[in-house]
Amino acid sequence: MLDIRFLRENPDAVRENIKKKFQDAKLPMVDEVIKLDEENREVIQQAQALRTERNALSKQVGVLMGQSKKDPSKLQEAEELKQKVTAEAARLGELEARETQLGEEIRKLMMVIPQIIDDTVPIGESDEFNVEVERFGEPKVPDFEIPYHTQIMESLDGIDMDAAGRVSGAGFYYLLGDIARLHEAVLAYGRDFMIDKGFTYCIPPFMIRGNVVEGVMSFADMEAMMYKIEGEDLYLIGTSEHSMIGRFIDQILPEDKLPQTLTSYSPCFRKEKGSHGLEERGVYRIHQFEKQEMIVVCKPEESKAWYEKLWRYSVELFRNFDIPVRQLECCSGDLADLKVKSCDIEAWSPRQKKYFEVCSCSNLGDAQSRRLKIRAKDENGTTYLPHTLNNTCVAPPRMLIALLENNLQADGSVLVPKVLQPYMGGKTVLVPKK
RNA sequence: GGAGAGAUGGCUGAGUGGCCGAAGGCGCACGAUUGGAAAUCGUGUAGACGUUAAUAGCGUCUCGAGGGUUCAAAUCCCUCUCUCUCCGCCA
Repeated sequence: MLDIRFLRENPDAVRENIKKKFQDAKLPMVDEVIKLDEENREVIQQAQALRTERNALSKQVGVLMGQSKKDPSKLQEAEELKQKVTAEAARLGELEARETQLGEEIRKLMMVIPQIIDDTVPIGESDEFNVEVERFGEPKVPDFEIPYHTQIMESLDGIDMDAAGRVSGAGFYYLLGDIARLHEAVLAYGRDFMIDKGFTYCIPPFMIRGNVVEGVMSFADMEAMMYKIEGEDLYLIGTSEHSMIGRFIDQILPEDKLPQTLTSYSPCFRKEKGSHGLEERGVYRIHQFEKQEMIVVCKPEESKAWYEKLWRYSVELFRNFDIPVRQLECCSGDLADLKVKSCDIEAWSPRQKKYFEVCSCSNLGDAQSRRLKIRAKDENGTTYLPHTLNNTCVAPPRMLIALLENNLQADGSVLVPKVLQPYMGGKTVLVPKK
């Protein structure tokens, strides 16, 4: 969400940005907003003038009413003034109705006009134009065949997709035994990794109100992702980012409380509307998974530096598991409307012989702050909108795919990365039962 | 789930229809006093929006949120949210 003043003063920049994102259909919205905004301010001014008059007259009525106790003739005067105000009331009512209507229309448009993207974002229409920036670790392909991840899990008696299908439908899983333990180990390691980086561990609410949802994501995303609780104004979170950024709704943070650096655990619930494909079976894309997240709320001038730090944390974490990764920068057309800049950290899949997404790091600029009215106050008492960022620390079901594939040995056993062994009761290897 | 109480500025706390954007106190800032400090005294201390060159003026809105009554609402009415207390239930 943009500052309407920015749009008013820089309509060309907003149009240029829309073009960069290949959303030309939204171009007319800029002029629409400008037109509505002009009328709105006109209406506001007229209404204010009427209110000024009404307030003045009302004050006089008050004075006259007071005096009328001593001098009954004042009562007559007061009555006359009352009628004068009543005469103007209809006009004010009309203006107020129009003001409300215009405000809603403007807001609706502003909610879908995309955030101004960073200069450094590569221009491209779809995810095909995302850009590989850097690789970390040597992507290796072993000389034996690597089975599909669910098969590896099954060989370790670690998963029951059939029962999950019967109980909850497609997109759910039962994890069992060492795999379930490995899942928790990864989360626990991710948590401690972030705590060591100075982040504060947090367990947030897993359901949030509609207004918070609207504050943290675009309508399009909301529709495609969020589960609503029947009969309540509550949604299951799609990521703890939602609760975590929502935590600061309507708050004015003293500047010395910035940056806020938090690492949160939560289950994540997603509809995954319209997502398909062979490579998305198993535990790759599911309705419910667990995630350790990192979020930052910081001064605007610091958000670029934080963005760089955050994605590098993900790289470091995956390298500690000895999983090869790469940074893939999100191009303009693939960037969600609220985001200024975003990249994925992708893990190497020796089975597919390609990289796949395991982390997503985003700088939202002031978009979420503006929607949620999150503000910071500097020493001079001036308030401003801080920037918000988020990044996946680790989302175990999906990262387990990378972990199992990259640590699988020819005999079907799976090596437990050293850093995870303390969380696995000292186990160094997982051995197939049969 | 049942019963009750409450929500006012950074905090505390007055205010039950008009001169209330809000007394008093605390805190904070600045000044005076002091060799310096404490104490004391004085002054000032919310946010959003519009207008504007302006953080100057002026105006509008905001006393949990939304709606209503009224010439006029912190104050009266309705709905909702949250907090606290008691009872019940419960991981």
